Amino acid sequence: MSEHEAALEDFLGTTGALYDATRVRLLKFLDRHGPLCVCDLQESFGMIQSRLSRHLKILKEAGFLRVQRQGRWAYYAIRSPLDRFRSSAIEEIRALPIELPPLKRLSESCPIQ
Amino acid sequence: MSEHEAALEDFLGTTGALYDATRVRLLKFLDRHGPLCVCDLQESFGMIQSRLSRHLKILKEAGFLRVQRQGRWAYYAIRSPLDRFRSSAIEEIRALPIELPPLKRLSESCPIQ
DNA sequence: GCATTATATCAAAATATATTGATATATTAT
DNA sequence: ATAATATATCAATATATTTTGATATAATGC
Repeated sequence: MSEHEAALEDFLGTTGALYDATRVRLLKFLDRHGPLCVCDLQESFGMIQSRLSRHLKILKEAGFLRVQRQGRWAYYAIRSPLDRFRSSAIEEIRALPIELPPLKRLSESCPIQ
Repeated sequence: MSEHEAALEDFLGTTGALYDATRVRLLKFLDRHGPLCVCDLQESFGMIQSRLSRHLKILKEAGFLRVQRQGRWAYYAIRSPLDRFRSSAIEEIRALPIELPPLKRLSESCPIQ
């Protein structure tokens, strides 16, 4: 892949990650509640695990999330610092008046945060 | 549609507009060359007219472009001012090392710009 | 090792988006 | 009014993405 194509692919990876209602909700939720594992999100959103895992992977590969493995749990959180474009996207999402489900934590006594 | 849904739809309209290689190229081209009519873009990109018209409509409805009718021509240009999120997207696109076709102007002696 | 829990990946079906060619609308010039 | 040019929209097809259920990998506790 040429440098040109790679840069465009990368940009489309970022915008594509933002072009999905489920992923926008997940970003807003993680921005609000900090590091959460897949099972917490699964329980909070009432979504099946494979669907969640896939969306989290897309957000991670687009540079929005970091993952921190802690034993059998994988904790996802908004990456920091973010570049100007990504951080303005997060700000935009933070300002959106979207209803989010209440947080249900399954990974009790979370060792992170 | 509720206020919540409308705000999310609007955000997805913006990110969806950015999630397409053709539209990214068009934005970069318009950012570089200023107001151009559909026939100029058609000639420069070698694209059929209906395809161009559709992409320009999507970009316009996403808030990136303004249209100025001048007789039989419709001149499209990057809207100004843009909010923080959209302007950071344009900056990001401006910095992308994408090859663009040379400008071929059909609307000779353009009355705008 | 074996069972349990957490997460990731795969393949098929469902859904959404892009492209094309044809047609409609709108403006200018004669 | 008619012809010519510019742009917009429509309907069908092609292409891409999302969702689901099933299966694979990986870590913990017995």
